[in-house]
This record gives sequence, structure tokens and C-alpha cells, in this order.
Amino acid sequence: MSKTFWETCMPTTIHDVAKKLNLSITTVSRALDGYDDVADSTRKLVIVTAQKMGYAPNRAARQLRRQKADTIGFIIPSISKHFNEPFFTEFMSGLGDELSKRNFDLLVSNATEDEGERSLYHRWVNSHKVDGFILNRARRHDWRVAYLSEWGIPFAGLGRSHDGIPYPSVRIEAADVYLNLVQHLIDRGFSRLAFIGGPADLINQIDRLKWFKGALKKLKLEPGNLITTDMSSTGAYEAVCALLSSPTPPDALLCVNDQTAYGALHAAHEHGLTVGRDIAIAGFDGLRDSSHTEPPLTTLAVPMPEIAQALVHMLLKKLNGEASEAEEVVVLPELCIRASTGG
Amino acid sequence: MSKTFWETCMPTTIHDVAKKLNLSITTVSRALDGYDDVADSTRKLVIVTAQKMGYAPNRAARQLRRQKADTIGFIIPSISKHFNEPFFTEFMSGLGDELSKRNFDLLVSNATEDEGERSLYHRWVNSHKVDGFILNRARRHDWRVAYLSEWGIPFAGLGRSHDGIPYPSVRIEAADVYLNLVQHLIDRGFSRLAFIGGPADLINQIDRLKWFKGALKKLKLEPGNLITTDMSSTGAYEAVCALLSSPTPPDALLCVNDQTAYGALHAAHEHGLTVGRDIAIAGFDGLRDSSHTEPPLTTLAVPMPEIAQALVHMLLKKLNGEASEAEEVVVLPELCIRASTGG
DNA sequence: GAATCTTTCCAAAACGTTTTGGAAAATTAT
DNA sequence: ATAATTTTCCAAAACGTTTTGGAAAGATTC
Repeated sequence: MSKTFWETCMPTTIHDVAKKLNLSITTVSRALDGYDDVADSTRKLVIVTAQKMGYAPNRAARQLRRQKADTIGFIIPSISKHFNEPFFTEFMSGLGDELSKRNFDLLVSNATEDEGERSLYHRWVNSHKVDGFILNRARRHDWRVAYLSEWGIPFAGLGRSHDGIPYPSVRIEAADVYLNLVQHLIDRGFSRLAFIGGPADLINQIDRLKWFKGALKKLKLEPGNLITTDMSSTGAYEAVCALLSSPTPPDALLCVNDQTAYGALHAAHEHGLTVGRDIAIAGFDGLRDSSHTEPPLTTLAVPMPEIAQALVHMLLKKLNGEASEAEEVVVLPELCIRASTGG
Repeated sequence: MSKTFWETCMPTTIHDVAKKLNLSITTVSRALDGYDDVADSTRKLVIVTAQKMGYAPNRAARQLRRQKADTIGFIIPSISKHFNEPFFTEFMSGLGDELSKRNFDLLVSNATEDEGERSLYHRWVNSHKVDGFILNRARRHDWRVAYLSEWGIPFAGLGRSHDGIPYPSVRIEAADVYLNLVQHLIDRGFSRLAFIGGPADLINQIDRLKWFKGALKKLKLEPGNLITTDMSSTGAYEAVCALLSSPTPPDALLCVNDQTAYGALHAAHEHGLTVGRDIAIAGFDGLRDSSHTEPPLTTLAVPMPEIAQALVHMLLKKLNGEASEAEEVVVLPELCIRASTGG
């Protein structure tokens, strides 16, 4: 049986540093933490020595004492089985960037069949694995919001549920830019608009459909068609295939997100349509790969880094006890017009 | 200043459970851990009570005592700036699934500019945040392999570096299936093959290029063209644009991965080519969205869950001290022929 | 009934840090 | 020179588990 790392090579502890300098561990600890009751000369010595010895505080010990983990959790909603949705990746990327800047770590998981999603939240919180959560894919009535809020567990979310429970969140506001998008479609000669949406209780779906309808109304257009999918590219592909086979198919598909639009593109091609001429297709999110679809996808690009930064900032403020109960940061997507809507 | 969760609501500890049952904490601990020196009746009582009180062992305390974190780390190589590459997501998804089945957690991060990649590994290990690592994007000479190996830190990797250092790894073997792919292209009438590759020292690049060249040789075809990109869709788009403007452009593009193929598709379309007829394009990886490109992408689908399962299995075995130094699991990709190569 | 074994439990010692509440030494004020 | 103050340091007590090395009680054997 081979020895593991920790059995063979004990990493240096604060004791080692203290012994080497003939100081107490208290002084070493306080020197490194920047307390002002340690002489400058001593502090310098400690810092240099600790650095040289490769000392890093044991996270478990620190966490046990400080009662915090310097880690925040991100759990992929179980309804999106795997976290291979490109949106999640780009979102997590932003969170990771922002968190590591502040020396926090990101613990991720997807709820498995064995262990329910709720139980995973519970386990992570109750076992002190994480200090707080970032939520996404908010729903109209969201048990996660109720649950975390009831237990007083800090969290921040992308999108705010309609439960009337205040929590720091980022809201995407796109009423105006959606109007521009619809206007652009009209200008290009498209007139029979349909909305390719997702589950009805998703905040994303609710908002984006609202903006769609609002734009139609404002431009005095007849109400558009509404299709519901599971927001996967395959789901959208099947739904749009059916839609295009109907007697009077739409000639413009506004999709709730980019991935849905991927499926719509596929379906349109398969029906022999030239996208951008015979039919217009637009997405929402602004994923990186969306500029390389055929044709490149018109979309509303949300400022992912800005969103991640705001969420992390709000959550960390909350962890520090600085009240920011119902803070809401509003971000505006940018309209990226590409060939899929006639350019 | 609002109270945080832990200040207001202390979670139940093992002491609470013990007191309630008039037992010692030792007995409670051992009952829950399944030791055989506790009466069955007592054990049942303990388990039920702990469950009812919502007790979950404090991770920090357990980790401090047991000297392990039940967490494994996954660090996105800094060369792929953000982890929005779809492959990483699908890969992490597999790891997460597999790890949570065994009650391990997955800690992810991308190296920032501030803190070098190497220092991140060091910090996580030295502070006991993780018990081991999963590596991907192996390189010919990989400092991560040398570094982790030298320090005796357990890890397993997708792809094996050429440093001569043994470590448990998963190898993708596609010589045969690559031959099938090339044969298929020839059958469809394509003859001027080019390989759209990535950085030369990436194991993926080395292997896949080798199979490409091997297949050409075996079929007695003239050596193909080789293009180097950064393996992003945008990078590939630009490179392929240039390639197609050359005097005698290839009529079949074999891409080192699917994302590269996305860029190639875009470039081909922009050159007015009908993909699948005028030019063939194939990828490697089998990302989910690849079945919805225009036209759907021919690709070699790697069995992601199988890979993740093997890696996790090998790493956990190593953590348990069961020697498996140089174990190597071989997986075979599946050829998915779609319209992008003529169907 | 005493001696031996099993079964079932527990007190106390770790694990490595942070923090509390002083104490000694150095400095300044009286 | 003494008192008051500041500076600099430290011993000891947490934090919540797991594990070690028994001890008490019950069952079995002589």
C-alpha cells in the first residue's frame, strides 16, 4: 500500500513557523493576519519566513475556528439535468473569475437522482461547506428562495422570484432593446412573429415573453404565436419542426435563449428555408459560439462578467453583515444584429 | 448590521444529539460511522434521532481530524482563459455526477492573472482544500504532472504526458475509427484533406494528428495540409478563412475538436461553399450541440460519462492507498456520420 | 462462584487555527 | 525615581469531529 501525500509529507503548520522564529503561534498568526499589535520588524520576519517555508494556513482549522468556509456554492438546478448548457459555463466562468479575485472558492454540483437538490443545499449548509449560494434560473415561485430565506442562509440570485421575499439580485432589463429587435425584424420585412419559449414559470421566460408581447403591442402588431420547449437545442428543434409544418408558419422566431435558437436554426434549414431571408431567427444571451452559427445568430448579449461581478459583490457584502437585503442591480443586454435576421 | 446565518442559528452538532439521547459523543459518532462496537438498538436510535434533528457532521471538524477533505479539484488550464469551452462543461458534468455519487465534492477554478496557476495548485494542496486533482488538456511536457508527482499529490488525468512519469489516466484511442472517417470521406469523393489542429504540444493534438496521418498513409493518400489554431471557434474561423482563400484549397477539413469545427463551418459558409457537397468538415468530441449545426456535424463522439467515471474511480482508489500507479483506461470514440461530410 | 471472553460504551487526546484576556517590556509622563 | 501609558508578545481556550485505549456490564466457560 503506497503512502498518500499527507502521510509522507506533512505540510508546514503555524507551529513550525513559530518554532523556527522562537515566537508564539499567536504572534505568527496575528502577524500574518495584519493585526497592529505586532512590531513591524517581527511582522516582516514572519511573513518572509512563512513564505519561504511554504506555509499556508490549514483551511479546515481556520474554517472550524472562524466558522466560515470562504467558499460559495453553485448548484445546477436538477431540471437542467447536466450542466452542459453553454450558458452555465459562461456564467460559472464569470463567478469563478470574480470569486478567486477575492480569495473565495467556488463549489459546484449538479443534483443527482440519489440525493435530491434540496438535500444537497441542506448538506452543504449544515456541514459548513459553503458560506452562501448563487442562484440562477429563478422561477416564479422558487422553493430555493423560500428555503434559503427561511433558514437565513445568504444567497444572491440572477433573476428575482415572485414570492415577495427580498434578496439581492441581478435583473436583466430588455424592454427597450427588445422593441428595437422587433422593429428591426419589421424593417426587414418579417411580419408573422412567434416566440419560442421555455417553461412558463421561469423568470427568464416570463420576462422575455413580456418584452416580446410589449413590443408587439407598442408597434400595433397582431399578437404572435407562442411555442413552449424545454429550452434545449434538441427540444427546440423538434418543436420548431412541427411549427414550420403548420399551414401558416411564422416567418420570424424569437427564441428565449441562444441554445433554443440553435435548434430553431437546424429545423429551419431542414425545411429548406434560407435563414435571414425566408425566415428570421433571434436568440437571447449572446453565447460566444453564437457568432459562428450558420448564419451567425442575432441575439441580445447579456453582460456576463458584469452580472457575475454584481452577484458576487452583493453576496460577499451580505456575508460581511452589511445589510443589502433587497438590493437589485439592473443590467442591459446589447442587441447584436447578425445575418440570421437579415443582417 | 444584520446577523448572519451562523450567528443566529447554530446548526445541531454531535453534542446535541448525544445530549438528547444521554449518550457520549463517541458512541454517536461511532454509531453513525457504522462501527460494530455499538448495539444495534442504540445505532438505530442514534440514526433516527440524528436524522430528525437534521444533524450533518461539520465538514471542517471532520476534515481537520481525518486529514482529508473529500473534495477533489479541477483547475481550468490558464491557456484556455475562461472555462466556457463546451468540452469543459460536459467533462465537469461527468465528474460532478460521478463524484457526488461517492459523496465527494468538486472544487473548480480558473487560474486568474493575479494568482498563477501553479500557485493555485499549491494553495489548494497546502491548505488541505482538496485531496487530489483531475487534470485535463494534458501536454507533451506538462509541468502539472511533474509538480504534482514530485510532491506526491494524487491525481488522475485525461491523456498522458510524455514525461515518463506514471499516473492513472484515461487514453482515447481512435486510430481505427479515424481510418473509417477518412475512408468515408474518400468514398464521398473528397480528396484534398487538411487537418485543422491546435497547439502542437497538446496530447489531443499530437494523438489526433497522428491518427490523421496514419490513416492517410494506410490509404496511400498524399500527405494532407496542416493548419494550427488556438482551438477556439473564432481562431479556427480566421485560420480557415485564410486557408480557403489559398490557390488550391482543401475540400475536407478534419478538425481537432468540435469547437474548431464550428469556426470552420462558419468560414466555409462565408466562402459560399455548401458544406457536405463542396467541402466536408468533421470534428472530434461529440458535443451535444454538434447535432444542430448547419449542416449537422460529423464527429467522433468520446464517451464522456465513461471517461469521467474511470478518472474518478482511479483517483479515489489512489486516495485510498490502493496502488494503481500507472493504470491506464482506454476508451474508444464513436463515429457519428452526419451531413457535414455528405451524410 | 470465580475466571474468562464479549459486548457495549465512554473520557480524553488529538487535528491546526483564531481569539480572548492579560502580562512583560519599553516608553513616556509626573 | 515612580507612575502611567503604550507597545509587543503569549498561554490557554475554543471550534466539532474522530480515534485511542480502556472500563463496566453481561454472557460464557471452568
